[in-house]
Amino acid sequence: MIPLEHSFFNRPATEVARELLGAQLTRVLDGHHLSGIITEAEAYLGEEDLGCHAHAGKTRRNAVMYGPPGFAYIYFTYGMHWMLNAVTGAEGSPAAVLIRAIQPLAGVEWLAANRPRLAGKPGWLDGPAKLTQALAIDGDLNGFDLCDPGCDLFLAAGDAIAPERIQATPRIGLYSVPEPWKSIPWRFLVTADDPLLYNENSK
DNA sequence: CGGCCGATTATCT
DNA sequence: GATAATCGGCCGG
Repeated sequence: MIPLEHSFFNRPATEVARELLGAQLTRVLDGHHLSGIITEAEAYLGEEDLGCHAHAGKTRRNAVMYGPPGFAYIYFTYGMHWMLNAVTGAEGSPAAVLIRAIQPLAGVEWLAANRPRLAGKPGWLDGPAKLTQALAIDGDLNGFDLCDPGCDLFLAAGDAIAPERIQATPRIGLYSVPEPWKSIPWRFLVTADDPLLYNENSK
């Protein structure tokens, strides 16, 4: 297990999003390790990006994005869902990568216990709110250091995904975001025919 | 299958 | 007072 370094995140969000595919996300819960391999991620690139939460400047919610890279930006939306992001780029420049899907790697029985209805079905961890539910991630973890394996939430290196196994599409759910931001292909996911890191959303 | 729609509340204006 | 980086159930074909 090799934790990712803060320098890994101190790059453009698009680059980090691509390279986070294949990386290992681990949540320590009640002494158990719940882990998954990231198969989908989206990049949000600062105040210029009208799809990014930082587009209107710094607020209490997005403050972590303005901090140093490698930390967790976790926010609440649609009245019921928590979203997990990794802050990217230098301190003071707000950008992040939204983790959108994982394949189960360890502690599957605990992941399943958090998703009693969907556990085991195809795509049961393929969705940004699905994985936060399975990993029991909420606002209490906002601002945590994702590079510290002593944290209850951290990221570690995995097998690199070859470029030809990665597809890019527009980001999801940006209904009221103007063009071109709505259509820029800053969503990255492992292709559907990948035997190991299959992502239900890539069909 | 695919498309539509209601749920539910922290945060922002 | 309005909005939301979603999900899952329900409906029709």
